[in-house]
Amino acid sequence: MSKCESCIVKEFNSLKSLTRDELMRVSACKTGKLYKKGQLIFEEGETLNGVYCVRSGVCKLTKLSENGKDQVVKLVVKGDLLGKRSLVTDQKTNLSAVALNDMEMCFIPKSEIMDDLSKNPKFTMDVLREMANDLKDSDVSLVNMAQKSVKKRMAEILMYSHDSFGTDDDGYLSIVLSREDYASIVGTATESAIRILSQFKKEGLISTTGKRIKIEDYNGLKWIE
Amino acid sequence: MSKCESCIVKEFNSLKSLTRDELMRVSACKTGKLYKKGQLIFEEGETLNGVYCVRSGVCKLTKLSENGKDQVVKLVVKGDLLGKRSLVTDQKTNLSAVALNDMEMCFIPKSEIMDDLSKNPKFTMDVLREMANDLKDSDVSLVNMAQKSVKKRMAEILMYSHDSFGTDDDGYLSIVLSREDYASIVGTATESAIRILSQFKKEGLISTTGKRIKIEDYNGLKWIE
DNA sequence: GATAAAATATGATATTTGTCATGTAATTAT
DNA sequence: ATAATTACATGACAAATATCATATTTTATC
Repeated sequence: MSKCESCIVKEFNSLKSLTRDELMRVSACKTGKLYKKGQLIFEEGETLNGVYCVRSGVCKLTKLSENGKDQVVKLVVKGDLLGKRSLVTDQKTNLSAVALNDMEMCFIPKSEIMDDLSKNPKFTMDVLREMANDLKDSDVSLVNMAQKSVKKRMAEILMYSHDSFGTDDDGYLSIVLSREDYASIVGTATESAIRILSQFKKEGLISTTGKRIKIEDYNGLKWIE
Repeated sequence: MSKCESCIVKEFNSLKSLTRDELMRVSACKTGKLYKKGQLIFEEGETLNGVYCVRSGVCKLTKLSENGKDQVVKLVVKGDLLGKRSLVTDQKTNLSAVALNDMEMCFIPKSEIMDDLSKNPKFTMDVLREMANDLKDSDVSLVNMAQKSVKKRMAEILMYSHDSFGTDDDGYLSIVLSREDYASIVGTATESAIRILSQFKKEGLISTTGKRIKIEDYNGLKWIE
């Protein structure tokens, strides 16, 4: 398994602020984990005792609503640290994590990294900064959810997927989500999500093959209200 | 002005983790600020160079949506630290803060507190913990916004106001908000907010005198779907 | 490859929410 | 005190979204 010291992925998160020595220690105690598409990584209410560093793949963080539906709160991607909250509190996790495609992650036990958190101010500040950014993103999501139409949110998640994860050789979005996932991200009924995607198709904004989606008119999506 | 060392308010936030010496230094450089109901504390896009410690009163944090409406993202109350993000990043603030009633706050310049953040791990961890909790709250808000009806969200904000800020001698909610504020918290049109409150009134769940609201049937509100 | 199961699609309809118009009550300014 | 402004209220209607029913297609399983 790759060593943290020489791992490129850490450059995307606060682990980059650890010293070489700290990284070597982390590297020695981390465990590599593979998750397959659809696999549960952890579930709301579990106790997490460490963080995951995402080497590849994408997962969704969901929260169960009182009405029984899962709501996607955030997508976690390559380079992200998953489970930061567990470092800071002993509370059970408030979210579930499910892999959206095959994932490689490194799991770093909390015990091993807590010392660094209190002794390496650069690292701490970096974690703080990450959380502050998460908080900012969260604010944006809330406003989107409260003020934008389902159609617009759907257009935006398509563009987001395109921008963040790109397309395969045929131009289809690399991340393949079920209609149910789209509904859960956008915060609507599955049928509504399906209907809107169908409509986008009719309007020539996207095309689909099975569940794979290709954006045909990115600019058109921008104009959706 | 009250000294931080002996100020009870700090017990509600991470300032409690500062040492006596640190607190005295903070106390020496802080400035007391008064804001009147409706007054702007800071605006989206401004640069904040410090944090506010709320001694009394409540303010709303809002974000301007693309459609031109303000969305309330969070209510900040006595004991909260306002502007934590400014400690961590140099970015401009992504939210506006407006007093909902008369407020007393202490402003602590960033420069004065940054040292503590890097040298007092207990303080840092506390700030981290606060942010983690903010993030958790934020997730809950997002799910509520995405999955609950406007009516339910309205019922919940009324109960929240009751539970967090209590009532005056006549049983009316202590925090008096305009219908527009309610709309902006709940994420709906002002007319819809008015309509729902009217309906609650007809159903005997609340009563109103001017803009003051009294909860008549707390349990009934709980059952709103 | 046939069959079962799950996901996608779509119609019909109900419900929720938004928008525009207009009126009334409450505040504020003069 | 009166006029002017702002907040609140409500009707009428339109638009967005949810729900239920039922095909159809895709995927998984043996």
